[in-house]
Amino acid sequence: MRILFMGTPEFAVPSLESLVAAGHELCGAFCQPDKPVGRHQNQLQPPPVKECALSHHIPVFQPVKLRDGTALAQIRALAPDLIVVAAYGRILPQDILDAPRLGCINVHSSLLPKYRGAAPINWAILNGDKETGVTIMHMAAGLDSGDIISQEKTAIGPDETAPELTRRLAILGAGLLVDTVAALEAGTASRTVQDESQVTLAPMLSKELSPLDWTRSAQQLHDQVRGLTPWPSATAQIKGVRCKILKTAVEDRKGTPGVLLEGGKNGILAACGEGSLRILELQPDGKKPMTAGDFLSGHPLRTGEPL
RNA sequence: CGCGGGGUAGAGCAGUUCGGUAGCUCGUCGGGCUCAUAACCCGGAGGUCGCAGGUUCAAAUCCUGUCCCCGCAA
Repeated sequence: MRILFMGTPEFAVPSLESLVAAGHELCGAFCQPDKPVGRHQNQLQPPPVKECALSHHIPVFQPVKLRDGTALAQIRALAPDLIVVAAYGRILPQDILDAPRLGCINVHSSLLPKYRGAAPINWAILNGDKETGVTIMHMAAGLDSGDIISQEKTAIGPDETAPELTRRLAILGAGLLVDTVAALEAGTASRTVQDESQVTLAPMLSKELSPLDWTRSAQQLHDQVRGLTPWPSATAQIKGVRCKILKTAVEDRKGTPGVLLEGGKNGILAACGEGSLRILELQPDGKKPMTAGDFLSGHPLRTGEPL
């Protein structure tokens, strides 16, 4: 099948690779423009999908605007049978959705209708979900509202972080995508309307989600740490130093929320509203990531003191 | 030239204001105590203080330049 691919970050790469491997004709790849990166904004970084596409000699398009007609004209010139979208990061206007013969399908990293929106993987972890998955759907005008073609579930590991889960779902989604495209081609694909009563949203993350509140349960804080990795990260003040909290473990010792139960080589054990959280790795402001034990070497903390 | 923190022993930090013996916790090595230990006690090794110049009797510390790391912002 002649396919136009649209995607930007690492998550989309396995999907593109799989389509190529499955023998489809990739007539083009759309992705977001190269973004400035680095502390002084003087370097441009190409998105992962661009590099992948170029390595397969697929023409790359990085329009700044989708609604000024040039994108539509380019797409019509490419004449794809199908557009496959995976984390492109842009809303497609209706005229583009209508352009390909078979329409547009999207790889979404949640079990729709749960977690429509930009950060479904993070929110599944933040909410302590035990299971998530990927969905392939037809694209409609609304936000992730199109009819579902196929889904595949997977369990979320108790210590799995957002990037780890993202990697797994990317691969899961890529496999499901190839199967789904085959079904579409064969005319055997099903089509299920989303149950609007079950819709939940997964909005973009922000730094307001970062601070750890020690009155919450240790499990909730652990979920917060895993779900906000690597950005915006969970943060806490320890000895007056703002730290990103990178790796934690849940334990069941009790104490006044926010005080140190135990500190040493094995980390910083802090009492929570329910249970206790062992901080294993952290990153103080302006410093490199380090173990909690290393941090304590330079910032002595006494048992029973508040962090 | 977007804002800011930082480079001192293997790790994490103090010391820089006001120049004058290189310091703390941990690790490491040796010894001791102990049924035993990641515990405790004693002792030791380990650092051209990021780099290059300058000022000075004397520089981790003051001046100039330069490289590197990180947070914010994007």
